[in-house]
Amino acid sequence: MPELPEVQTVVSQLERKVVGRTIRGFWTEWAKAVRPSVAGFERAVVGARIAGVRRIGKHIVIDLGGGHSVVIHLKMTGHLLVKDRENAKSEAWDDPYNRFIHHRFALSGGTRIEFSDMRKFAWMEAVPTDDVERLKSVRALGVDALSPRFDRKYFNALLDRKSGQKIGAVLLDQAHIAGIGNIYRSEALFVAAILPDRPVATLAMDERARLFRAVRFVLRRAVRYRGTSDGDFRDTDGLPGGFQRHLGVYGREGKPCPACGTMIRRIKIGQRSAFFCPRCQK
DNA sequence: CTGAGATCCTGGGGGC
DNA sequence: TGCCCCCAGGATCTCA
Repeated sequence: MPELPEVQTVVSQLERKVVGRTIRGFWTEWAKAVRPSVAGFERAVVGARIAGVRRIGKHIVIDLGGGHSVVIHLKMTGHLLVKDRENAKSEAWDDPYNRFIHHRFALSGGTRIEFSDMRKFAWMEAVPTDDVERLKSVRALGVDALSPRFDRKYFNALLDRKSGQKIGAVLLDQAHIAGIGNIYRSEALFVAAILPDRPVATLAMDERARLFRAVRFVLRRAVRYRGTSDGDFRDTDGLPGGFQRHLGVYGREGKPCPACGTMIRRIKIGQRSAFFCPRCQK
C-alpha cells in the first residue's frame, strides 16, 4: 500500500521523467475517480506543461505551467506507470497492473503516464495551484513525517494532547502526522520497542524520543529502498520496491521476530492490523 | 473529542 | 474443482 516512502519513490521518479513534458491528451474509463469532472479535468491539463512534481503526505502533486495542479491519491492499489518508446515493451509491464489501467496521459515525446488501480479507490483532482493547500484532504493533514516541521517539539505537543489514545492509533492518523500508514506504524513501533496498544500517557520521555527517531529512521530507510512491495506496490518502472526484505514485523504474524525469535502477533488498533513482537516491545 | 461501523472496490484466500 | 463468503486497506462520513 502506498505510504510515504512509496509515494516519495513515485514522486522522485516522475520528477526525473516527466517534468518539462507537455500533456497532449487525456483518456479515462473511470470518471468517478476524476475531479472536478472529466471535462473540467481535461480543460485544466491538456496542453499544459509539467512544471514540477511534489509530495504532501501520501498525496502526489503535479504542478502544471497553466496555473493548475493535479493532486493524486493512490489509496491502496493505485499505480502510476511511465512508459516511453524505449521501455514500452518491458516485461515489467506484465499483468496484473496493465489490466487495471483506468486513466492515461499522453505526453510530448511519445511518453505516457498510465494510472492503474485494481480497487478503484484512488482519485485525482485538477485544482488551481494556489488552491492545493485548501483542498479538503490536504488541509486536513498534519505535519509531514519527513518535513523539518515534524520535530521533537511537535511530537511532544501532539502526544500531550493525545494522552488517552493508543500510540498505534495516533501514528496512523493523517491529521496528526502525515505519511505513516499501516506498514510503517508497525515498523516504527518495533524499532522503538514499544507495544502498539500502549496508551500515550504511559510513554516515558525516553520512549517518546525513541519513537520519534524510529519514525524518521524507518521512513528514510524505506525511501532508500524505494518502498515496500509487500502487496502490489510498483514504482513508475513497474518494479517492486525493496524494503519488504527488511520488515521486522509487518505482515509476519506467526513468524519469528528477527531480533529474538518470538512469534510475532497481530492485534486490531483503529480497525487495522498492528503487528508486534510481544518480547521485544514493551 | 472519540471510537465504532459503513462505504467505496475487487482479487485472493479459506472453508466446505 | 468450484462456489460462497469474508477480508484487506486509506480516508471520509455518519452515528452514538
